[in-house]
Amino acid sequence: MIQRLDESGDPLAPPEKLPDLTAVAELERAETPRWVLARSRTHRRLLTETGVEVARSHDVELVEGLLVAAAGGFGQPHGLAAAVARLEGRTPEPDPPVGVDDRPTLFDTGPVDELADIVAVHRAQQAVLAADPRMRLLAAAESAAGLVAEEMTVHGLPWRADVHDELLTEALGPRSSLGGRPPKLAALADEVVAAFGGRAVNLDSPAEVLRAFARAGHELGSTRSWELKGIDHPAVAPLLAYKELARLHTAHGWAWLRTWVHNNRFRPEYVVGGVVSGRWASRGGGALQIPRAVRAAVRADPGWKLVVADAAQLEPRVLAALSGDHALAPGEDDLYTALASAEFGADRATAKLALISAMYGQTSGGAGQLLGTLRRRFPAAMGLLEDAARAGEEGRLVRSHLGRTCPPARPGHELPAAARARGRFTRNFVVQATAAEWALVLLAELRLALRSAATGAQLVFFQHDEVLLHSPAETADDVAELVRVAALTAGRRLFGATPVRFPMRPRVVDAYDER
DNA sequence: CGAACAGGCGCC
DNA sequence: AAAGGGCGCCTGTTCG
Repeated sequence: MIQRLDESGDPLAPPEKLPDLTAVAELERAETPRWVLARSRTHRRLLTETGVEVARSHDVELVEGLLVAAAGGFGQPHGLAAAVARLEGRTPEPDPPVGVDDRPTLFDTGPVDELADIVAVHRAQQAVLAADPRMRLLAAAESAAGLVAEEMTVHGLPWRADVHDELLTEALGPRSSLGGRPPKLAALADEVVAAFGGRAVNLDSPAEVLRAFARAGHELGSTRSWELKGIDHPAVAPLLAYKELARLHTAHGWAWLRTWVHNNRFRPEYVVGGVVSGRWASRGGGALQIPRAVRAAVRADPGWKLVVADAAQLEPRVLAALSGDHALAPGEDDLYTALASAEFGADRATAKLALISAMYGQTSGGAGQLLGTLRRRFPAAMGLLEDAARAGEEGRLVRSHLGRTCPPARPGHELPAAARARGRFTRNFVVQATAAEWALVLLAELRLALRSAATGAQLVFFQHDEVLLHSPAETADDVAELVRVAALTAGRRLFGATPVRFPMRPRVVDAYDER
């Protein structure tokens, strides 16, 4: 069922029954409307069955989540049923678990009353958005992201199983057909045991490793690698090597490959707005933690290229634009180098650490000493962070530039340790959440630019401030240019005429690990 | 017995 | 050298 609505969401005609998905695709071609969907998951079916990617949408459930949080109700139910309940003055039931109700609610012969629910909730949402242009932009970007996420799952990230397998064999030794420990892992474990005098130790049990070091005269607080590096014992070197390889084996080894890669594509699901700050989360295969060690397996198909682009120093640039402290981000060049060379009295690495620490809320340690310098040179930027931290400590809410709202304080937040923790959280929130919405706008802009330029390229991966596209080789340079333009456009869409730049320098490569 | 938690580490 | 923001996933361990 579909129904035509005007800009404010009022029906222009009675509901219509469409014969099939082809009719939806036809409407999209002829009129390119903004489709109001209960949830973007609906888009996946249209895409897989007709190949049509709708240009614009409004995701009722994602927008409900934004509006509920803005009213101080972060985390409260925001599914369609909950939104209807709220509209009717009833207390919302908890949302159905993710994945339980994946039934398409549009483009389908769904019940008429669900269509009526979508129309009613959308109309109420439009009434709120009409008074808040920034939130309207956020709603549009979040909805576009919902489409992108579904499309990325359908497209899949090109993943060469043979390359991955070679890489694992190189690192771990030949795969045992019996499922036993790979040879190099076994050898390293033997070395560690020998270094402990031959007594058996399960290296995967931190408690056992701790006891083994204690017997050898080293009292450790944990078995974290940085702590191990600080002591002098022959077991340390093979143990660190073991940990690194064991991590590769368990997290991205042959079992991972068999589970998550099919027909040379990795297809995780992405959860738009799945993180408090508006970053995406993912389900299946740890898509947002692909270690550098296996990125060589991400390779373009023959005749295709990867276009890889990440935003350079996004968060400090966002802070500069948010606060109007433009001296913090003077141009497109490396921001930390500029900071280090300008009378800061520190090298690039220290300058970077100091700035990042300021955004994360660290006040002690080596970086803390530069905090005074930062405050003097960038009073507006540091003031914005400190205001956000104070708001958190006092139990107030903070918002991103476009209006994404942090969760309310929990009971007990006024206890000193909890208040400081919440201050660090809200201090970071304003920057991280605004950076996340810049990335959403980038995705939305880029997606539409790719369509109108008819490049044949597909968005196949997105990770906080980085995009990866799979493009026919002959249009890859054009795609790279579209990325550059979309990055600058996203900055303007968020911040208007700010002098702060948000540069992306895409690289056209065959494999993800190429610089 | 499975669920829940803790330790550890990968990514931004 | 090693502390601060946000995640997901694997293993070992403990709880109910």
